Amino acid sequence: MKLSTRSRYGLKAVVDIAAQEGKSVSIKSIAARLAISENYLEQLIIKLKKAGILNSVRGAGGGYSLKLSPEDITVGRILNILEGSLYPAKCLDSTDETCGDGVCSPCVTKGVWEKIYESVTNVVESITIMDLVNNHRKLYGDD
Amino acid sequence: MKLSTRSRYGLKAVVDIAAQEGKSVSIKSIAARLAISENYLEQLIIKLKKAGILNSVRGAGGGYSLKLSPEDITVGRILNILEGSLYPAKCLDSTDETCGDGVCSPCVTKGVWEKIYESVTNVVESITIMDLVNNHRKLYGDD
DNA sequence: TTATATACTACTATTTTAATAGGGTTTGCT
DNA sequence: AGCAAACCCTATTAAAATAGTAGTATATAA
Repeated sequence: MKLSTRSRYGLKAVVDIAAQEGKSVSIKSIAARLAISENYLEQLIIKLKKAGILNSVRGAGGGYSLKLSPEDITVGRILNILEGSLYPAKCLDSTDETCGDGVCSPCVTKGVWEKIYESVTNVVESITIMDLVNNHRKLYGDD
Repeated sequence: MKLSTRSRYGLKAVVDIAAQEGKSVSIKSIAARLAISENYLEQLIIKLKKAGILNSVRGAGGGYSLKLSPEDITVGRILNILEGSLYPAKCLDSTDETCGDGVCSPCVTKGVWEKIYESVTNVVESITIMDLVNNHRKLYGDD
């Protein structure tokens, strides 16, 4: 029941980019601030770009910036992109009452997984990148 | 952000045992009903026994039964035993505001992980094994 | 004393995650 | 023009966690 480093690194990277307000931010500089591998970070950033969260500018002086306003991007959206889905069990992919594996149907525990999913979704959809940027500013200053 | 099969199999096994109301239930019979490996299930059951959830009776005719009333065992307790912890990020182990890896401190995203943890905990602590047994009875009958 | 069933330990296979590596393309700048 | 910065893309490997297998020892009811 752990989030992957993809989610953890990726969300921090988005906040890092958002905190620069429109400036192009290079992978190199993000990786340095977060102390993680540039190559690995790049894979996450590219996913976010393909999902429509980030803009990119190629060439010298280029980098990434937010494609949307930080208040319009929820944490949930980022986590879904990087995590695949926030389902706590894969049986939630199927719409019926079974577990999808044909074993227990109907399934006694499926309701539990659904409630977990709903509550997690509720939390992460209620927090925006703007909230985290404000957080960031309080902690690290305004510039 | 997935629960392991340990949790999924284990919780179903506990409900299965609880549904027999005090009778000793063998691993073999549980494994057959859940269509999973006996040896693998045994490892989960033993964890639950060591954690004080189950009683065991050895020898012919033996098996496992609940050590506590089903209404006194929450789903959260079972998941914690089998999953290790329900923290969505390992940084929640540390009590301060850092991520524990010394990289980002204070950490901008830690609050998000805390809120996820709290909401998940809230859900799973509010559901008892009794609730799931009732569920089970409705679906499969009373005997 | 035999069949059943728990108790325990070690090992192996599979899958997922994390990380690395390297070549290609675009663009600003001198 | 040419170089360096930086995105773009894919393949491979390493590490860790998960899932599953195997086998032996011990207890007990019949």
